[in-house]
Order: sequence, then C-alpha cells, then structure tokens
Amino acid sequence: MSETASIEPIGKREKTKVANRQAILVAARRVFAELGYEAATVRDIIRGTELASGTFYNYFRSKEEVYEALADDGARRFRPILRVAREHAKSFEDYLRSAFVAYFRFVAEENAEEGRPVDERRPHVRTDTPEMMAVYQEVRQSLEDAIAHGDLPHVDADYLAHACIGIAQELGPAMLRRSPPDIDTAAAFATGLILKGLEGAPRKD
Amino acid sequence: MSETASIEPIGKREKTKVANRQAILVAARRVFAELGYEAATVRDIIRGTELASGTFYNYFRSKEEVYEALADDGARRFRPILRVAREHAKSFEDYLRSAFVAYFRFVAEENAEEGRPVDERRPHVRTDTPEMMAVYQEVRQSLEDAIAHGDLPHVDADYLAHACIGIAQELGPAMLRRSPPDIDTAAAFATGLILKGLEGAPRKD
DNA sequence: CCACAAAAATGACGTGCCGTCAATTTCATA
DNA sequence: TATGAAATTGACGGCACGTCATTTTTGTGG
Repeated sequence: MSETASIEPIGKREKTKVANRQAILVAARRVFAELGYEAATVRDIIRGTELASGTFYNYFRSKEEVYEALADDGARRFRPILRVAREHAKSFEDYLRSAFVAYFRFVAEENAEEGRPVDERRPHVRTDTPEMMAVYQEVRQSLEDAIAHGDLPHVDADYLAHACIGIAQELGPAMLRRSPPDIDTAAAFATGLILKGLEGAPRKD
Repeated sequence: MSETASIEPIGKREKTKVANRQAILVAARRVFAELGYEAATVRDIIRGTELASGTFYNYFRSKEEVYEALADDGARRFRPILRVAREHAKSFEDYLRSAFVAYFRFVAEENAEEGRPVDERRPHVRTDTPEMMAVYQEVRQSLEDAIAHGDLPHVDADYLAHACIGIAQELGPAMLRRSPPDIDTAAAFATGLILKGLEGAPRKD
C-alpha cells in the first residue's frame, strides 16, 4: 500500500528536501509576521526549524528570496481561484465581481492567520515576482478577451489591468480596516467602478 | 548687508545642521537610485558626504528613516500641487483630471532625474508615512466635498479615495513603461474610470 | 581677545548577521 | 555491506550597524 496515490515512488531524499523547504517557508511566514520583514534575520527563520544555519542557503539565496517565494506562493494559490471564477462566470460583470470577491476573500484569509497583528508591519507588497506577473497577465488576458467578444468597449487593456490591480491592492487593506470587513461591498464597489468606468475611458488607438 | 532677506539671523550652528541634513538626503537619493534600497548601506550614504559615520546618527536613526524622509519629501512637494489643482479647477472632473496629470507628471519627473535607471531597483513605495497619509486625507476630503456639493453620487469616500490612489500608483509605472510616456492619456483614462465608474458603485449607508 | 561651556562631529569599537566552506553525516545504489 | 553522491553542519572571516568617549567647533560673557 503506497503512501500516496502518486506514481512517484519518491525517496526519502526528495521527501526531506521538500519538507525542509516547506519548514523554512512556514517559519519565515511566522517570523515575518512577528518581527516584520526588515527586522527579521535569516537566523531568526532558521531558528524556527530544526536545521542549521548553512542549510538555509541550500534552499534560498537570501531573506529576500524567501519572501518572494512566499509572495509567489500566495499568487500561485490565487491563480486557480481566478481561473475557476473565469470559467464559471455567466457574464463579464459576473467574472469581474467573482474575481474581486475571490481576491478580497484571499486577502482576508491571509491576514487572518498567524495571530492578531492583522495589518501593520505587513511586509511590503512586491508586484514584480514571476507569479505576480502571471496574475497580471491572466487579468489582462481576460480583459482582452472580453474586449474581443464585445463585452467591453475597446479600451487600453494594459491600463485597465493595472487599474484593476491597483484598485484591488488599495481596497483590500481598506476593507480589512472595517469592522467587520465586508468583502461583498468592497467587491461590488470595485466592480461597479470598472464596469461603468469604461464608458468614460478614452478609446485606444 | 545680510546674506538673506530672512528675519532669522540664523547662526552658523543651525546653518550647518540643515546643510548636513540636506547633504545626507541628497547623497541618499543618489545611493538609493544607484544601488537600490536593500543593497544601500548607511556607510554608502555617508561616504557621499563630507561627514563621518557617527554623524549620520545625529540626523537619522536608520537607513529606513532617511528613506521615509525622502518619501515624505516627495509627498510634501506634491501636496501644494494637489491644492493648486483643486483651487483652480472649474469642475470636479477638471480637478480630478488635473490631479492625475499632476501626479503622473510628478512621477515622470521623479524618475527622470538621477541618470538612466528609470525604473527597476526603485525602492519600495511606502504609503504609511505621515505625509503620504496626509495626501490620502486630502484626496478623501476633496471627494467628500464633491459628494456634499452634489458633484458626486453619495458613495463610500474612503473606498473611492483608496481606489483613486491605487489607480494612480499602478498606472504611473505602467505609463512610464510606454515610449513616449503619455501623461494626458493615462490621466484621461483614470479620470474617466472614476467619474463614470461612480454611476455603477453601490451607495453607502 | 580670551576663556569657558554647550553642541556637534569624529572614528574606533563591540556586537551581531551574513554567506561560505571544509568536514561530516545521510542516503541511494550495486 | 561498500561506496560515492548529495545534503547538512557549524565555525569562520568579513562587513555593517549603532554607540560612545574623545575631540573639535560654535556661541557667549568677561
């Protein structure tokens, strides 16, 4: 009886490698939440595991790289959510609202874990990691499709994608500050802004 | 014949203090632009001045604090621009467009100085400094006034202010990537999005 | 002009983190 | 079990930080 249904026999070698990497990420997430990105040291992170300091550098080149991996992790978990929203949507408006809801819910969940210090000391948001870029590309693709299908007027998809992301990024924290955070209201606000807003946007080309 | 028309006699004491502080800020701006925020060290900064390492700490407590001072500096220079736009505006739409134009122009100018590396290696944007918060407050106040005067439907001013800022922050870099950067188009895009977008936004309360 | 006190500048120093690396342990394979 | 590859270990050199006793500069009163 194999341990997993996977066809990979996976030796102990590989298993500890992914386990170690995961352990570092878990510890890093906690340390960043507790101390903030700036104050956290690689030693703080490695102390939260059973590993020796040198081992850290077998997995990541720097604190920065761990942080990017965490951010990428978030983006990577978010992308399938975005895709499902896209596939299930009955209309473009439906998709847009679902996407915002999914994002805000995601943000709320991310910030709910790891004890109380919900916001403040939140590490800087980086938007230039590979996975983040992929999210941007996906959003942009959706918008271009919508334009091609006539669901949207023919506006600048690049600007629009950035506007969507900007709105999401700023509205997320603003929503979290409310008590209780109201995901649906924030999403409706954003959706309305985008959908109706396009009517006033200048045409591209 | 006094050196300045100021009524302050200002001794040499105070004069070197502001000069030193300024020298540190100037050096810091250059060093951050050259090395990036992370890689830059306090010593790199102080080396760009005629001062000794210990002197740095008479003026700032850390690299972080210098960076905040620089960011604050930017925000502080931007606020009067915003106010002028507000006072000269003939309508709310006019104000909004002027504000976006002013912001994008500001971003373009900021990134044009200090040699070539226009973007990339740009230090993290912090939005939690006092002056940044003041900008947010000012934007929000303008929006609330517009709502009170009936220029805008009665929507959530907090969300709207954040949406404006989010759009500005994301569209700025996106605009810079274009060649040539087109401030007016980007501003028109943002303005249209906000103005028309409000019609679809949910009412607050 | 000088003496003296307050303020500021200096740079050497203790501390702690970083990233490396030779030595060691663990694992896969025959 | 023997053997080599792969991964782990922790000590070490180097560097940046922030402090502080000392020195220099500035303002003031005699």
